Amino acid sequence: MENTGEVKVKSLYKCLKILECFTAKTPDLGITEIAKKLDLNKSNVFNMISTLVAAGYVEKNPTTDHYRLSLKMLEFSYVITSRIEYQAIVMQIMQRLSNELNHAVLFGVMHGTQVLYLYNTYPKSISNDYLVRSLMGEKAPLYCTSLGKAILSALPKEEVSVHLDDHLVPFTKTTLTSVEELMRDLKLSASRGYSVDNSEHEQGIRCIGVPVRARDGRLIGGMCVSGPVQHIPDDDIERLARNLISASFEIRNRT
Amino acid sequence: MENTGEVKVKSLYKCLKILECFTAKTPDLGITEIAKKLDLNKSNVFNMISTLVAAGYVEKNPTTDHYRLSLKMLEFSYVITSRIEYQAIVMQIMQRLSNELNHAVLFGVMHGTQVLYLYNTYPKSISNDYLVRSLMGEKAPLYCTSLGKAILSALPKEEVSVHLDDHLVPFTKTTLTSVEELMRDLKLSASRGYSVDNSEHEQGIRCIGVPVRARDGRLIGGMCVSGPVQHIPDDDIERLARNLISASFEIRNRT
DNA sequence: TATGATGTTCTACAATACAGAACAGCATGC
DNA sequence: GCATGCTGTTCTGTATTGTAGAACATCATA
Repeated sequence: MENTGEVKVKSLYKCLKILECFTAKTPDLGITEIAKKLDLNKSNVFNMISTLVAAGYVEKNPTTDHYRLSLKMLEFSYVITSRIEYQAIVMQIMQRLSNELNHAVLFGVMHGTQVLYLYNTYPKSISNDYLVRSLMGEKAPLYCTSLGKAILSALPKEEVSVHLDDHLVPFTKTTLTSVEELMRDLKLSASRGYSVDNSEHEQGIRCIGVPVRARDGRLIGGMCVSGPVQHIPDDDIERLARNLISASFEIRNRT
Repeated sequence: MENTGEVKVKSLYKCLKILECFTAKTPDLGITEIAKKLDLNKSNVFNMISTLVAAGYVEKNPTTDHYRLSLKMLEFSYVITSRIEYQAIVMQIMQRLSNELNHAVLFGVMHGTQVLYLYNTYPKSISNDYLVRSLMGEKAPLYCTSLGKAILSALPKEEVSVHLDDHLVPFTKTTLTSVEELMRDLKLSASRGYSVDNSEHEQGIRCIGVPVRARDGRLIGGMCVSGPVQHIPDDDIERLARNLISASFEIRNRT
């Protein structure tokens, strides 16, 4: 007798859909805007938003006069991250790796067909090539990121397709858009122990990723170094990958 | 005609209260447990939780068979943090400060009577004195943290009381529990430009904090170094404070 | 086998969410 | 200056739907 997760309170479900309208690209929304997007009644949306404002999770942006998620929402983040296993070990090793390799390092987990980024670290001397920011909660497709491909390459072949979007949208010229290409790439990644994203998601950004496991062998996520192509030349990939692999191994040993 | 933020959808408000039951200290909850805590009907809570599960924001912890917030909730974090001003500048300077001073550095903002921590950085060589973790979304009272007191010390005197809890609960022996003591401390902090938390919140942890402003003079938060008392001896406070103050000044200049 | 926890299902009734209309405020246009 | 079209906001009657309570399932422990 397991909770199947049915939608039993429709108004609540609606409200969650309203909250999902707020994205990094569209963080400021008006009532009518939301109502149109979700095909809901204006007053319906207004009542929901008013309640969210009353509870402190949504606020009015005084400059645009639109609504946005407020900082209170971040309180949930800490509840979640504070219970994630191995956080201290992973972050410590990531920070060391950042400093040793002089690159940004990212850690993320599989989340449906996407990577959900959790932590990122920067090298001790941060150049202006990096936009320094927390990526916690950011998402990206599995199929076109080194982190995603590293995780996929560690899955049993029959499980991979479950985590692929129906259509492999090309973000750049080099995005792998056919399942055959991708599977070949995953096979290669699995055999050599690391994956490479050659500007497949963002033009000019190259990443090298590895799967991360716990001591018991369980896959707990993926880790990658990321940077502008000119800072990660072809002949450096092997070295970076070796460092990542040994860091991943160290995480495994210390969990 | 301003949205006053009335509770217009009671079921939604109830649900938010349910979500707030999940805390860092009690991240795993059962249906009955929540129902008791909020004095709600079991089936009522069940319906809410089921809906949250359906939407992906709550999941069952397979080991405890209780419910918990799921990683999907973190997606909101990125929506919020990606719109926070000056993130890149603040984090870059914090990371440098961490390395130079060899201490953890924290940044947070005022949030009612509490500090809401946003970013934290660690020194390049992380000793085992630190539990490395992201503090984003963590809260602490303003009155007994260096970060909080730094922010309070930068407020007009008449605004301070608005941001104080009714009762200044003592967390340790050194917690300032009278408003008079606190106001004296804030006056001192304002005059010298930095605040000190002498194990007032957590036993054995000492912090030194400064307010952080934008170019236009607007207070955007506070920043502190934090560490075990034995690593921050009395005769080092001045030096750390000077570095914090100049870092805060640099942030101001670069916004 | 009994007892007392838990989570889950079901149903009937009344509370309440919501659609639609109306209004307010503020632009823009002519 | 009046009209037009866009917002956000208020209000109300109705029927949708949230919810209480009872019943049941499951798993403990006594």
